[in-house]
Amino acid sequence: MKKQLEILNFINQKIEKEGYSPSVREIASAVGLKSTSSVQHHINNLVSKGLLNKKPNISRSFVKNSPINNVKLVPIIGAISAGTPLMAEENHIGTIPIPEEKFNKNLFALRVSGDSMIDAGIFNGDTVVINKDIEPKDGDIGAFMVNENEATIKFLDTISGKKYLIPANKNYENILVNDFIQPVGKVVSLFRDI
Amino acid sequence: MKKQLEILNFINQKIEKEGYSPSVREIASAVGLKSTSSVQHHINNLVSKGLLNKKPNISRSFVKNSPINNVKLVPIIGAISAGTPLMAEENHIGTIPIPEEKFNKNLFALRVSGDSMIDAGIFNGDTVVINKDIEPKDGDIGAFMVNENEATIKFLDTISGKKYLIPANKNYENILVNDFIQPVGKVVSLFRDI
DNA sequence: ATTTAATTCGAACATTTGTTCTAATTTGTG
DNA sequence: CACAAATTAGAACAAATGTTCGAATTAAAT
Repeated sequence: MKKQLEILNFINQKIEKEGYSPSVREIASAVGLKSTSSVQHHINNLVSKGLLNKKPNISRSFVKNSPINNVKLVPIIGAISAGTPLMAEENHIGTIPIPEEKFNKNLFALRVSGDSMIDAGIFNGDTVVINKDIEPKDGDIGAFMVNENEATIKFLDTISGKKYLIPANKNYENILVNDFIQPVGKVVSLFRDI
Repeated sequence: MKKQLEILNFINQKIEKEGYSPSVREIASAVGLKSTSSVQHHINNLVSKGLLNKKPNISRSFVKNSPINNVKLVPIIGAISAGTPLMAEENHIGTIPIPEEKFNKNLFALRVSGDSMIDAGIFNGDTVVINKDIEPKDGDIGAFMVNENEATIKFLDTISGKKYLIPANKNYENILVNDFIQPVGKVVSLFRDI
């Protein structure tokens, strides 16, 4: 049972690292089995369990069985149950998917410059991800072209019947939305390196 | 010359779709060549040009020549040069890599609960990535176990010779570091869904 | 201890597969 | 057209590879 996991891990690791599948014999020597048929036995089990994907009679045809492809998953630790170590499985409330659907063609990212949104927790140097398909509504944080060459991140809201771009910083003034200000999209996500 | 591209495309397509490399003969029939040596000829050219990666004498060892694997790249728009459209190539100052080195085993993520760090732009519900290999130094934001079951994100600093966990919120008190408070790692990155 | 099941081994076999060589064919060029 | 270069074909070979079978060994259960 432990060998199966060992094999599964080696296969995924090999694909991850080298870019292609291992052969049965490479698996054997990697996990310390002297017979290819021993490996075959475990492979058959893994395949019938649905844990491994492989085409019969085709060499190096293992398919990486990651839940999502092209996405790296990092465990998220949430509420820590009493007495368990921090990294224990039970404390994993999920993963950071950087989900595939986030990275489609309607998104792009904007490096934030300036401190006009610090009260919203958006700092100079942060990177915000913008969905071009969502036009910011009142209360949303959006990206706007304020002139031909300059984009800005602001709250959008209506005050006395007029649309304003509203900074999250008392030192900045609201900006009345005129015809030259065009919405780019809604801010959906934020990244910061600390 | 056109056949080379055809072969290259088929290889990448096959890896993308099936999850593993094609064999030389599969390539031959896919691009309409009757001899494996014809394929071989083109493969050799592609490899020597650096357009294709393959291990000699190893079957199905073509490697998808994507710029970076397992990482989705989103363009980052920076300073927008005059007169160019927002998404123009020239305005891309980089990409959000979600770089591979970020996602190794010494990292994990923590869902932030509470508002003790709002002045540092870390909000309730944010997700911070922690590097377990970096012990937070004075001035760093770190994750700390304040008791057996509870982790917290705070600044670390020395005041009058004593170590404190310092919130970024006037409504919270500094916490004197005692033997029961253990550093977990340094906060290196932050994600927020908006 | 005895039996049963699970795991591993060793060997062998049939394909699959990468590679090489030479000849035929096509394409490009003057 | 004539010649050279590039491309393709065909065949053949050695190595790599997936698979199967029965026996041996180990682990688990009764």
